[in-house]
Amino acid sequence: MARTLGSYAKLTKPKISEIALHLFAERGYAAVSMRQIAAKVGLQVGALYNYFPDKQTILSELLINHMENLLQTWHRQKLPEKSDKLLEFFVGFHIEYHLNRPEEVFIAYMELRNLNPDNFKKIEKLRNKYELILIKILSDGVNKNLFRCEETKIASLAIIGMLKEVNTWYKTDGRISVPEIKNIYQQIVLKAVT
Amino acid sequence: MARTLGSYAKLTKPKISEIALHLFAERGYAAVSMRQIAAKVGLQVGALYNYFPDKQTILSELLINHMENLLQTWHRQKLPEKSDKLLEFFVGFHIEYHLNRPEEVFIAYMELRNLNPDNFKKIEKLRNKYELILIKILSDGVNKNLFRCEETKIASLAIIGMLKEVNTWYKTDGRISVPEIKNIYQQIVLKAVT
DNA sequence: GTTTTTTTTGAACAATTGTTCAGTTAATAT
DNA sequence: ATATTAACTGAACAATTGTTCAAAAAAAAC
Repeated sequence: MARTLGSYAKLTKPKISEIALHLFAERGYAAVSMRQIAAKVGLQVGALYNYFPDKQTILSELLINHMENLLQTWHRQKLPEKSDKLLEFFVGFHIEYHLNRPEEVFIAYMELRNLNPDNFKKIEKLRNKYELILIKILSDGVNKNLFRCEETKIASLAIIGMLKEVNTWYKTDGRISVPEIKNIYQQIVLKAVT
Repeated sequence: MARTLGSYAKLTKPKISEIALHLFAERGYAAVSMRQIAAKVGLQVGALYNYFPDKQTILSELLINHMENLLQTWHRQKLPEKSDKLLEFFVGFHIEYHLNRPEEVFIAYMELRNLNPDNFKKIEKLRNKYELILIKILSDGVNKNLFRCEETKIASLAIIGMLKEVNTWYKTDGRISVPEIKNIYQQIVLKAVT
């Protein structure tokens, strides 16, 4: 043996992923060529194929990692017990997590259709897991007579839609700070379900 | 003169627009070729250039027409006077209008970045006009002490975000009817701002 | 220093891209 | 019927696409 097995992917692969993320977010998956990615990494095109079997895999790994990371991070949180506090916490968590990763969030929504059926299903499963977190929070709250909403499933979709919107208008130089945004949305959401 | 001037665009041009709309919505602007559009219309590629100077204009016309149509339709509505009824009406109008045009809505959101700066600005202006409608409804309601929300601008973005989400999950064969959806969202929105 | 393995290059591939345009077809007006 | 013009074809264009691969370079192991 000459080189430590597996060492080759240590640095270059993450760099490719990172640059691909920026480019995909900026111009869209279909509009970015393998040569453009390679050029920004500082490689020739061919070298990319040592790390990814094809273009689509670059995208699918980005999306899958993003969703898995989101779920993992949530499950590492210390959660409040009372339903209203928990819902408030979820809203804050979602906004903060997503505002910190605008590019991942953007392509996770925009480039889904460029996944092959297998990868698409993987992402769908992960999404459902995340949605279920909110649905459970809502239905628990309804059972405890803390919340009042007829369709927890739809309410959860409405809430997630509302939260997602933040990423489309928030700019780091905006006049409103992240804590303020969290506050406003926590109020709106709580009022909406009580 | 032989042919009625201007008559050539009567049938073919709308057909091109319609088919381009379907394809853009299905696969994304960058992933659809002029040849694919031409084939579905039943033409050779070259013929498309009798109706559109370039590919991008097909897209920009779709987006601009969509927004102008939305605004026109709104202004033709008979509006209730009381703020809460008006907000309710807006929510219902938005949901119905957008659910009836899923493809326009989809590309209006997805393909903005493929517009050149000029066309982009046009769309932005039209969007702001639409947002202002909701902002005005909210701030009027606040002034009359019917609504209570601190940031009408953000609240309007939150509401529009919430409403937009409907298009991403609604399927015509779903178990919930459009009137029911309107009802649920009208309740949620009203509760959120009172 | 030599060998072995990892990593990259550089060129090639067939296919596809948006766009142009001279020439052909077809419809209308006279 | 004929002239006029609208509408379309078909081929060509240079550029770019994702992917492959033998050969070269670079790095690590001995």
